[in-house]
Amino acid sequence: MAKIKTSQKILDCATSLFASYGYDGTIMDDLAEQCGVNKASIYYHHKDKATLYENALTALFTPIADAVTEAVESERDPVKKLEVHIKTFAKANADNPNFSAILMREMASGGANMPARAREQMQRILFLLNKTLELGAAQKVFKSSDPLIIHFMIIGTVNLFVASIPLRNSLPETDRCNQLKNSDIESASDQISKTIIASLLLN
Amino acid sequence: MAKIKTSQKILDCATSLFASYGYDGTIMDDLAEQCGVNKASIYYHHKDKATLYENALTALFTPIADAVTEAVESERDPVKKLEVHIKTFAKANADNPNFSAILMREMASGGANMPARAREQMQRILFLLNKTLELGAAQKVFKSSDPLIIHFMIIGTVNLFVASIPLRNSLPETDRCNQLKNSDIESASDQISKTIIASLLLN
DNA sequence: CAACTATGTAACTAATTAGTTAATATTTCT
DNA sequence: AGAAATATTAACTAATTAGTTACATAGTTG
Repeated sequence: MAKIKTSQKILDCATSLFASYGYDGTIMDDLAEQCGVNKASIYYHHKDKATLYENALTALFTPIADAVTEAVESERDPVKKLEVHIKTFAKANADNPNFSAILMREMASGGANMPARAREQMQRILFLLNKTLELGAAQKVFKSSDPLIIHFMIIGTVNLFVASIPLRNSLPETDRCNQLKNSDIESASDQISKTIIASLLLN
Repeated sequence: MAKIKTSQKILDCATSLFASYGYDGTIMDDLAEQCGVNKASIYYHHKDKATLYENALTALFTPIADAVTEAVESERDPVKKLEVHIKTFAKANADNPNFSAILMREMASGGANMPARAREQMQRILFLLNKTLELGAAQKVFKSSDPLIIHFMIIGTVNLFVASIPLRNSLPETDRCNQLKNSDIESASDQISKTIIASLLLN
């Protein structure tokens, strides 16, 4: 029992610290203290910092790619597929803000330390999108497009939106930023979805 | 002569290291070695690591906000304004990839350590966009929209596109990612611009 | 229940790293 | 030229941090 619990608790804490402070900014002593285990336990369960990072990222990325895949495959119409692709990804992001923080850091460092298993999960999402866009093009519903740019538009916008929530909340009420209309993630995801689909539709 | 040169050389090197490795990942000894000055010189010119970071970011962000502001103010038509807003920002990003790497890291950590002077530069860009969108709405050219989402769409997509260039280049030729059409920054910026404008236009 | 295996801990080590010091060199100004 | 201010350096310090060790405890199996 304690077997799974401790190892998982370490993984959860680590994910949250890696998201907040990055790989280098995460201190193993802090992690031990914050999750209430001895430091040696971390090394017992996860070999070293690099392995811990890899384990954390894989556990974080896989269910998100799974959720998007499942949602997209449950639809047949390319427009519907694209809609649920964006909606599901946005929801998964909002539900787990650690994901966008970690992904952004990884992209920022050129994916230099990105574990292969984690990167594969992102590629699953890209290839899924590519298939949807090709299907749409084959059915003369979508214009031909660059899937990588559409992918970045979805990922980049949603990531930035989610990751910037704490920053925006930390600004004083009086800050001009807060005078602007400030949507929640659902309406943001709706707007992204409409924007992208509108530009893709052959009419 | 040497006064400006050394200080500036340190700033340039530091910017590039901060972009590659983040704040915590940047080691002052490495910086000294890489830019061929003694470590004490860094502290002589830039007080401490935090101040150096602030100086580097301000010097990096200001000219980009300047360039976007100048380009937008040189146009009168809101559609044109939005076009050059996106084009200029994308070009500035592509010309200085350090910018997108650093901005993404900052957003990832919720802007916790983001120097106020640097954040203000990003806000300048957002407020400029807001003005353009309001002008367009007033002239019945644009639908009403959430400027923050449009802002994130621009920043997020361009940042991700630029920041991921090294990652994409590091993938093997045979990787399925490289089978996809792979646009350059100019056509990417064009596509982003068309996508956003298409979704905003009242027709 | 005894031997064994898995899990947990306190205290330690070795390496790294931000920042300092005190002395030297260079530029600037009169 | 020479005093004063500015810039640079090698060597050092104090703190931090990844990872280890030797030992203790809990659970499991013959």
